[in-house]
Parts: sequence; structure tokens; C-alpha cells
Amino acid sequence: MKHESFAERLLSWYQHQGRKNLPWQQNPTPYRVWVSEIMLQQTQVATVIDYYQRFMQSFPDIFTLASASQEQVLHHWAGLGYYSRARNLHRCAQILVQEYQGHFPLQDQKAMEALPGIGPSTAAAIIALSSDQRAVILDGNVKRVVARYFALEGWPGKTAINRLFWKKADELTPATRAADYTQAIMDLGATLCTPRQPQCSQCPVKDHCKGLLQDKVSQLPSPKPKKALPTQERHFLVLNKNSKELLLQQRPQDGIWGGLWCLPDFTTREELEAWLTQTYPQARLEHQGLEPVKHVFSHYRLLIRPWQAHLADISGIQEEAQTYSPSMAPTTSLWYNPRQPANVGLPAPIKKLLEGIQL
DNA sequence: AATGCGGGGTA
DNA sequence: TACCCAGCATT
Repeated sequence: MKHESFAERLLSWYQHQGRKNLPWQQNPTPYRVWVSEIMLQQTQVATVIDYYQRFMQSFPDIFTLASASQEQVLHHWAGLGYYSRARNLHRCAQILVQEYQGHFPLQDQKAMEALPGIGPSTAAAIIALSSDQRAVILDGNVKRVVARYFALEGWPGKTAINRLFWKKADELTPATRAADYTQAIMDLGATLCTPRQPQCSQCPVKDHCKGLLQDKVSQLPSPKPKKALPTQERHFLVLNKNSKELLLQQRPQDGIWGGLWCLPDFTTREELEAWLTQTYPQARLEHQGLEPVKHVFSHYRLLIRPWQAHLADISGIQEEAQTYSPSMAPTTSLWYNPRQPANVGLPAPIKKLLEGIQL
């Protein structure tokens, strides 16, 4: 005997546990479904409800909407975000009135998708929910259900992955009961198969969910990959006095290594050289840089380029704290003897750099 | 094939 | 704070 399909299990669950009282589910005409679908793009149900009620009160049908001013429409959208949705909605209403006698081309999904603001998933949702014809949706809920049910790895933002998700969503979609199925799979994603703390024990398809069977539910769908860390390179001055001490500066409280002591650092070698010439004219800068040091922060990669300079002792040189960086907050500096490590906080990569330096 | 759009809810 | 939300249009 053939076991129950995904759709059959889902539909019987929906019959008892599904949401049936959302405003747009009452009298689901194409117009009412359309407005709800546009509002619900990237916006949660709880947020939409009040906006939807007010919108329907003011624009009860497509002709009212088409003849309204854009300003009126946008006013009803204020606070919802993604305002191009409202402009497209308004424009779409005018197109439908002018070109389609005020009716959606429900028999032609491609024609639906050609309308402003209506993409593949919204077109399918309008068709299925308002006319009960079979059409495949793939919104955030369905993506999550599909990723888990088939244990699909990969971020759906990638084109190839996205195509696979559409294919799997298509496979799950039954030939009949299009409206109920469409609402059911969204309800599953919204109420049980949630992004966090999904209630798998209540799930009507848990017995065949690969993600659950493989204990991967919490890792699916795969998150958007963190983009590669940008690399920043900065030039650090190793100013060596009498082959004994190095110049350190205390960093500003804000930014990386805030408050720690560190080598003076600059955006470019030229900037470093200019500062050195002005501050320690007697210093001699080596032309060959030292070996670069790499360091990784949470949000970028830092390439440390050290340059060594030598300073012969001149009695009377200012030993006390001095200021630098005229445009920045005053910063103190000190001479540091690496052979007698003082009680100052050095960033790890700088400490490592100094350990490798011959004075 | 990747980005911008936007405000709100949630852990 | 970071992530996610009934995605689409644009580049």
C-alpha cells in the first residue's frame, strides 16, 4: 500500500491546525489576495494586518485604487517599508484597469509575472489562493520547509540552489486543492517549521523529514555566507632608539586596540615618512621593510607592514609624554624596552612582531 | 549573478 | 546585535 504523500499529510494537518482567520482569507478575491501578498513581501503577518484593514477600507476594489493618487496610496503604506511595493501596486492597478478590464490574467502566469511588483512566487500565490489553480510558490516559509524536508544544503540566494528549491517545491505541490495546499505550506513554515525553535514533534511530515532524520534542522536553510573579510594594510613604525628602546603610542579609546599601546601606524609609507621627518628629523628610516604580519579581526583582515628607523641618542630629547596627530585627540607616547617588558598592554600581533625584531 | 530596498519582531 | 520576514526590480 502506498503511503500518504507530503501534501496529504500537510493538508490534513492544515484542516485542523491551519490559520483560517487572517483578513485576506475572508472572501479571497484576486484583488484582496494580491494586496495582501504585496504587503506580506518581506513583512511579517502581525505587522501587515492593521495596514491591510486600513488599505481595504480606503481602496475596496481595484478601480478605486487605480483612480487614487499615488500620494494617497503611499500614505497608507507609510511605516511598512519597501515603498516601491506601493508604487508598483498603484501602477499595476492602473495597468489592470486599462489593459485587462480590471481583471488579473489568472490563466497566464507569465502575464502575471510581467505586472509590476509581481514576481514568480507572488503570481503563483495569487493564482492558487484566489482561483484554486495549481501554481508553485517559493517564499521564505516554503524555502525553509523545503530545505529541511529534503536536507538541502546551500544558500538559496545562489541561482543554482534557488533553481533546485523551485524544483523541489514543484515536486511537493499536489495537482488538486491548490488554495488549501498553498496556505497550508505557508502555515507550516510560519507556525511549526520556524527559523528558530521549530516544533518538529508536532509536524505532520516529521517521519519523512530528512533534515530531522539527519538532525540538521537547526542548520537549515543554510545562511547567507559571510562575505570574505576585507583586507586593510597599515604601515607601522618601529622607531629604535639607541638599539634599546622603541616608541609606543597609546591608541585612542575608540576603534581597534582602544587604549592599548602600539607602534605608531599610518595609512601609507609616505605618511609614515612625513611624520617621522617632522617629529624626529635625526632618525634614519630603513628602505627595506620588515616582514609583514597578518592579523584577523571579526570584520576585517589587517596586514601589518613594519618599517624600522634608527635614532641615535641626543641628550635633551623629550622623554616625557608628547602629543601627536594634530587632528586627533591627544595621545601619549613612551619609550619601551622590549628586554624589560613594561606593564603595558600590547596587542598580540604587535607583541609577536616586536619579539622578532633585532634591536 | 549580485544588490538595494526598510521597518519591525525576536532571541 | 544579528537575523529574519508570504520577494522583486535593477544592475
